[in-house]
Amino acid sequence: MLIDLLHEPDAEALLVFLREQLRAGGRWLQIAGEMEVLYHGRAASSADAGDYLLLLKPDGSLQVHAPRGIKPLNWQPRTDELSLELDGGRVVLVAERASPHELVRVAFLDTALAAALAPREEAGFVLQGSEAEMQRALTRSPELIEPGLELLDVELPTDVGGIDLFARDRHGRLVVVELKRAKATHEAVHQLARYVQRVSEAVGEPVRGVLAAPEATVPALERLGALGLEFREVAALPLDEAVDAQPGLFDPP
Amino acid sequence: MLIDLLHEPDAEALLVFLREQLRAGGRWLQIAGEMEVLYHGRAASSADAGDYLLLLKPDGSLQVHAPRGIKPLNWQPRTDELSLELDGGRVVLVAERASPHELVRVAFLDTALAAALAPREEAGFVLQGSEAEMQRALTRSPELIEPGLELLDVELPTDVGGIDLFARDRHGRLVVVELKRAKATHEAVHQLARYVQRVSEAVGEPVRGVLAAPEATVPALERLGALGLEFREVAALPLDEAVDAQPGLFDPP
DNA sequence: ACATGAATATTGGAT
DNA sequence: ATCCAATTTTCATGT
Repeated sequence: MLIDLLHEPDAEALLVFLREQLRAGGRWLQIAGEMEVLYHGRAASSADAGDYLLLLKPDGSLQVHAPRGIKPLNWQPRTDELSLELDGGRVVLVAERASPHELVRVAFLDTALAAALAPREEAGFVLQGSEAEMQRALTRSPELIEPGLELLDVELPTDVGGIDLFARDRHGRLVVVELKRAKATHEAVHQLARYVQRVSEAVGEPVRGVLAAPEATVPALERLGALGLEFREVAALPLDEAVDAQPGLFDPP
Repeated sequence: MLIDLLHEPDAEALLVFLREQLRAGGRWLQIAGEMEVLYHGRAASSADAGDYLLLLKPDGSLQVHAPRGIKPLNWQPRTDELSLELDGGRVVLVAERASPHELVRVAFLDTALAAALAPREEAGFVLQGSEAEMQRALTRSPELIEPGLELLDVELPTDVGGIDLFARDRHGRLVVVELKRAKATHEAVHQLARYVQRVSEAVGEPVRGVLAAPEATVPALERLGALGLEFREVAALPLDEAVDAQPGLFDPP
């Protein structure tokens, strides 16, 4: 996996390394050291000379990491064109993207480490606890929202957005359900209120609105009540505790 | 800046390296090679054995990068507790966070590269083109929204959120302005509509609503019109072209 | 290409 | 601690 490794290269050695590895393709490039970074595109930024880590992946994504924080200081999700120059004895890398037109320019002042690796194809990855998974589970078992609930539609489009779950309750009333995988905020309440109003106008009868989430903020619950809407607690992941005998979201179908 | 560098270390060497560098503190650790990664917390995920890059920063942030993509495959913005074990000849790192309770577990199967670096303090960084900057510019020169506009308040709080700019027009009518630094969507329109309705209820007179953004989606403009609200084009960054003689957002005060 | 909404969103600010 | 809104959000998905 390790292809090349330079320890404190000078500008010339770094330039040769970058030229070779970029031409070869399929490389993960890591460069750590003192750099200056400029960005111009949707916004514009300038980073003074400091210690950064540049990571360039085979898909053309680029990120510059500062000493702190999970998010890169500068980044580019894709680059359409990469160029290298020598500017006054410094290696300068310019990564451009066509649409939107953006540019990240990295000037290497003092490089501690430059590594080229050739990673294999991406391996398998599974994620549990997404909103999509909640939606599938509740589609299979709508009675987990309330007994007698009969599902009519999933992701029902309206002109103010898609309704997560659309159903009829045991008394024959229509129910709009808005799902959130994490704590719901007042935005979710407003989203639900818009759907309920729109459906209610369309069918000419009162429609219930249910916010289904593991929890909600206090202001969200207040607003929900004021608007005559309802909250139903639904977990996104099974409990850490041993699974009990009650039927739940996460039982096999 | 470079403190230590291991080339294809075995499990024992990697364990010693990690113990030392974690104890020393203030280190940027990069480990590239074959790993298996588990995450459990707000969601849960499992990554099969594959080539990944682990980056651990002095602030306790951790990210595991896959061969593609700008976003890490797994991450943790902060870690409260880091532990190392040897499990069947493999080094295993467990990073835990207390609130919310989350855990990332990385098992190192075959390590290509392990590097420890000691970056200096973060250097200066400036970003232009944020919504906050637009707000400051328009606060200084509200006439850029329309002639005769008199600013009454900035970030005026309501029970449905903060109003970006609150003003009175040359005819004495109240105006609520919602700012977006990039293309505005129907969500921004709904946000504006909520503010306008709330203020209008509170003062008992009609209130204008203006969406100020560089552009807006077609559905957003349609909804805006249907709700009797207005659009005003405002750029977030100066033009690429030479600055002309007209007064603009980006002139010095 | 455009619009929409989720995300383990993260981050910073206000209360 | 909680809540809120911005973000160069990125990303997948549907039209």
